[in-house]
Amino acid sequence: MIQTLEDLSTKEKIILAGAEIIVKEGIRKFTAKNIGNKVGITDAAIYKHFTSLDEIIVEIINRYISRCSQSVDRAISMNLPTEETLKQVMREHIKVLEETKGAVPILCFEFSRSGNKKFFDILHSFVESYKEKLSKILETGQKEGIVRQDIDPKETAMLFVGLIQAKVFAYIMENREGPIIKNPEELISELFYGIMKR
Amino acid sequence: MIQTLEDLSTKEKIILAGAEIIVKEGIRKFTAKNIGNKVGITDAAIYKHFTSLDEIIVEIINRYISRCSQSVDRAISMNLPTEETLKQVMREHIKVLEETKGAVPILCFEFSRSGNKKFFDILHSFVESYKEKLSKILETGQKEGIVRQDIDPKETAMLFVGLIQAKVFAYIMENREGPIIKNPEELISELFYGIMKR
DNA sequence: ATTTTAAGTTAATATTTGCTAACTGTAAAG
DNA sequence: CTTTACAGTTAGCAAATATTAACTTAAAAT
Repeated sequence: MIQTLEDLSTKEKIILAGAEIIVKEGIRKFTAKNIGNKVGITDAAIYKHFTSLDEIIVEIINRYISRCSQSVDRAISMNLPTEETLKQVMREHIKVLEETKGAVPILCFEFSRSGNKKFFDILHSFVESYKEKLSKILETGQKEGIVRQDIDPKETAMLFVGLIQAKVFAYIMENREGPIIKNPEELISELFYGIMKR
Repeated sequence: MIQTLEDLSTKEKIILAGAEIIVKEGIRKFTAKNIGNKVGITDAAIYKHFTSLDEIIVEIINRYISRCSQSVDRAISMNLPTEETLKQVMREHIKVLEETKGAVPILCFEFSRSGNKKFFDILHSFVESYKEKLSKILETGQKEGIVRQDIDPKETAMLFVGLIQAKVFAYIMENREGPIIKNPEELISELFYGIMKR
């Protein structure tokens, strides 16, 4: 049973427990029994809240993805200079990542290959819209002459999500606790100015 | 049945079929039946070559990971100037990635969370040794004054693997065919010099 | 006060899974 | 020519899985 979530509705608990299982233990452990155990109910009780396990997954994906999308919109709506907007997108993104404990990239990775068209479509359209928004900002930066002309805005947009993903990967592989990204500003600086001395 | 692998031994076919399933369809589809179907034998016949399905996974991980480690050693043994060595590591890594069709990062990601200690240990020690080797090169670069002093070599070493991983993610999410990394030198340039104009 | 509904239970279903056992054919070894 | 080992088969098992059905109970609605 998740202690911190005592007063939430069962449906909410199922979603959170399911996400935690996927993130920490992998898809193979995402079973009705395991979810039920974590929530403190039987496997059968889950079907009082969802018609199938797939429905839980769709809910989890939508949940986390909408937070992720919102973070880009929030950064844009702040009306900062282009360079600051780009940095703010990264900051917002890092914030969502920490709040969701690295679920977004893991979910994307896990379900993009699951063969389930519904999962893939949700994830695909999220990534496309994200890429669209971010590459527009990058293009503006190129017009303003602050972003390198020789980079592909769409490829670079994917680098933003990718870098985040890379950090989750390191976090898991190093079996760490605590924040996924120890030093957000260092990561942002590496992305913006590279690892070589200027 | 994998057409291009007709003349390989059954054991070899099983390993390749297994890897392909994990990469393209995810762990959930990694079953004796599915592997057998792909190879053209029954599920039971697999056990004439491996004692368990886990044994296949260990074999797959070792296979791909050793190629990955070798790529770093190869770059180091070329005795290039530091900056070129770093770039060469990335180039070698990209080469392995394309050859193995993105299997390495997917395997790392998939099995680092599988809860199986054996899988985790193999992956963990690979990542540690990789990080060790690469961060030493980065430290040399810092001493020579060509790499930024304010970056953490170990964190940055993980960025090298992570970036590769990120590209696999983009590849999957965009449902692309052909090479995973369209423009290796652009990626290397972004990592080394950042996305901002100098 | 009674009925209805929500949310849980246990029990049971069909399917799938990993794996074993017993059998078969073939090809090399003796 | 016989034997043995290999690589496959089919059949089957026990456990796990997703899901459903039938039942219980407590609270909300009437």
